[in-house]
Amino acid sequence: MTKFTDLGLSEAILRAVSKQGYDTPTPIQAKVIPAMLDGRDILGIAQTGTGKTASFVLPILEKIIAAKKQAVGKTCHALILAPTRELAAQIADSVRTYGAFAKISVATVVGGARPGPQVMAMKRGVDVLVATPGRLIDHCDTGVIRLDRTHTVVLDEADQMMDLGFLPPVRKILSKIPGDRQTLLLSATMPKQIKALASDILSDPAEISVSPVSRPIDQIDQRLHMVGQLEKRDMLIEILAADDVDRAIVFTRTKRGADRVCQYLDRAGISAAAIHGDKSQGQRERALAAFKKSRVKVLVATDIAARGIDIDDVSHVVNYELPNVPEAYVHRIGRTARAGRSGVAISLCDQGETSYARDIERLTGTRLLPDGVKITPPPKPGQRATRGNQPQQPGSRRHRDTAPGKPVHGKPAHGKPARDNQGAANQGAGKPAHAKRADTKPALNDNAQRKRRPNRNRRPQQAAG
DNA sequence: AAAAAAC
Repeated sequence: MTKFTDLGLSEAILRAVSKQGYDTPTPIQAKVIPAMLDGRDILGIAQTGTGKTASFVLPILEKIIAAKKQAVGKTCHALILAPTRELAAQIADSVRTYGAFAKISVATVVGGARPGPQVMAMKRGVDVLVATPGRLIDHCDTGVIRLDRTHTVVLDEADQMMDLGFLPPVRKILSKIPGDRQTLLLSATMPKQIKALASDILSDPAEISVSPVSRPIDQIDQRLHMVGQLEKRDMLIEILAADDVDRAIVFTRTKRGADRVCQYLDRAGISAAAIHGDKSQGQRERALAAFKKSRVKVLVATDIAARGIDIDDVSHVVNYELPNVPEAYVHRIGRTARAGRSGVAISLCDQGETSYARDIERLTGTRLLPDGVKITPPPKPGQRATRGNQPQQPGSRRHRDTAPGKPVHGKPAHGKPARDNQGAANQGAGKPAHAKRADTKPALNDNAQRKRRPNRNRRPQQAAG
């Protein structure tokens, strides 16, 4: 069996790895590390919890150590791009951990934080930069960062980074980096269009996949309940109040939905914190910290928390609303059953979400919907009242109340593959060692900035005839 | 079609 010591890594790196208690690489690490040291571009597909982060952090450190022997200079050797600030912080922690004995400097460049310290760090010189796209472009534009000597680039959660809204800034950043760079795309899911785009960015990539694509981890007990829209709240309380629920993440489809559910849970006496992109960075950090330290039992989140975020012992994931992008489901439920533990994922599905559920079934190859459920299309975008240009048809109401009376309680998914050892074997080395983040920051007074949306109840007026 | 990401 391959050991870390067989991979040709420097002493300083091996020391850090062994200090974390690892001696055997996970499957993805065993494949990615040699390919990267070989200089190959990589298209990597691996679920979270498989040791993805270390698989690129270690060879990056190795390359930097080698490069430093030749050239000295304040140059950014490697750039790691992530889709959320929280994920960037987590990756930076991992770089610090494994680079501890190699005199590697790391900077995190993300929005929502004061730019000053970031600028200072970069003026001192940075070996590894971990960034979200927006702020990085800022710094590039002001000339604080130059990427013309950067030789290694990683796009983590690549499918999200290459989503339509994200792609332009990502491309802009890539255009500043020399063409002979080594590039890695890593993701837990890899939809087709994304793969096409990937071939645009990579040259002759090694394709590395360690588990069946888009297949939710077998250790997760997936359930789906058909429920009327109006009964979702009661159902949620019922689920969260159960004895076996230790710590849960509840996902909503919208930011406002996350706030509403959080408020509702609070009133029902279930401690909860909400995290989404409209909250200040301070609020986001505090919500995450409160959840990690079990000061609250429930984290209510948008898909900001669907990917990569590493929190141990999440016993339950509840999809209060199903995601319209089926891949998001895979990411969401991957927040539980981490590091070889088991977990439960419960989805509340109303009639308008049945087609989303069907898409998810197709993607994952798992049976979720109970027998005999009628699949109806989701409300069409044009029918939405927000546009205000639709004559309202009596039948086209948004909450068509289908299941009158009792909600149908779904059963645990049929045809679930027998669990086998595969995923669980990864626990040791797969678990990124996240150093504790400093929580001594002064509390910002950002409760005051809570947004109000006075327009919520306004009736559509324009062009209604 | 939602959310994320810059001030």
